[in-house]
Amino acid sequence: MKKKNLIFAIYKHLFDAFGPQHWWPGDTTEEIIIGAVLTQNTSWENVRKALDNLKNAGALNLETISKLSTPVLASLIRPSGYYNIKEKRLRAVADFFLSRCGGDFSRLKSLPLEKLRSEILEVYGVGPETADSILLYALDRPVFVVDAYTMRMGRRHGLFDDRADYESVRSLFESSLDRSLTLFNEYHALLVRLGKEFCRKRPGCRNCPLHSSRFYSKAICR
DNA sequence: GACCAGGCACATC
DNA sequence: GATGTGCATGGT
Repeated sequence: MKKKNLIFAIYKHLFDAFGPQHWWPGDTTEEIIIGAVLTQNTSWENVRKALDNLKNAGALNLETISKLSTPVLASLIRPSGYYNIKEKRLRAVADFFLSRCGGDFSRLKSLPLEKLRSEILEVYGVGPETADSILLYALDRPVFVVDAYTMRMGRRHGLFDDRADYESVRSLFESSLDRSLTLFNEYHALLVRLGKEFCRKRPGCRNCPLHSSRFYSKAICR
């Protein structure tokens, strides 16, 4: 099967198995941006705790985050791990959006996607995955988010080898699929769902669709 | 106690 | 340009 067809077949497979995921798990644009930083190399359960702390402190917004003192902000996000680093990153991201658009994200609408992407990538603490998560889920831009699950699944199914970098994988998925906001949204969310469903809290992970090349087995065709 | 989780910046070779 | 390392909590 050609890669392009395989990539769409995998999507269809996941969608049929799990249904729409309606991502991101967050209510506001700012909450999504904050969550995107906090979830770096961290389980969502821990991020949820940090988001709850911020919410209870009335700090689940960029303006307040920017004003909080370093020790207070760090202590609020402590459950999400790497709290000293993430305090700096979160502040940098908050300051960027506040200065760039004053918290009015509609002002960014006229910017070309790649221009906006490169600006966000320059912010301290924002790498490709965080930038693309923000673009796709917070700013409604059609970019494909590549994450650890995407890499694992893609390698196991021969879409690319284990040295493929972020940009080449993103390019592969984007060129193989219609550039659709909802498609990119669901695809990434479904891959995360797949990972959570089969790679965590489960012994014998090697049999899961992410780790097996037998994707079309009955593993997710229940 | 070891290992993992929706990365990233920085140092070193 | 590739590879290694620090960052840290909470669950399994």
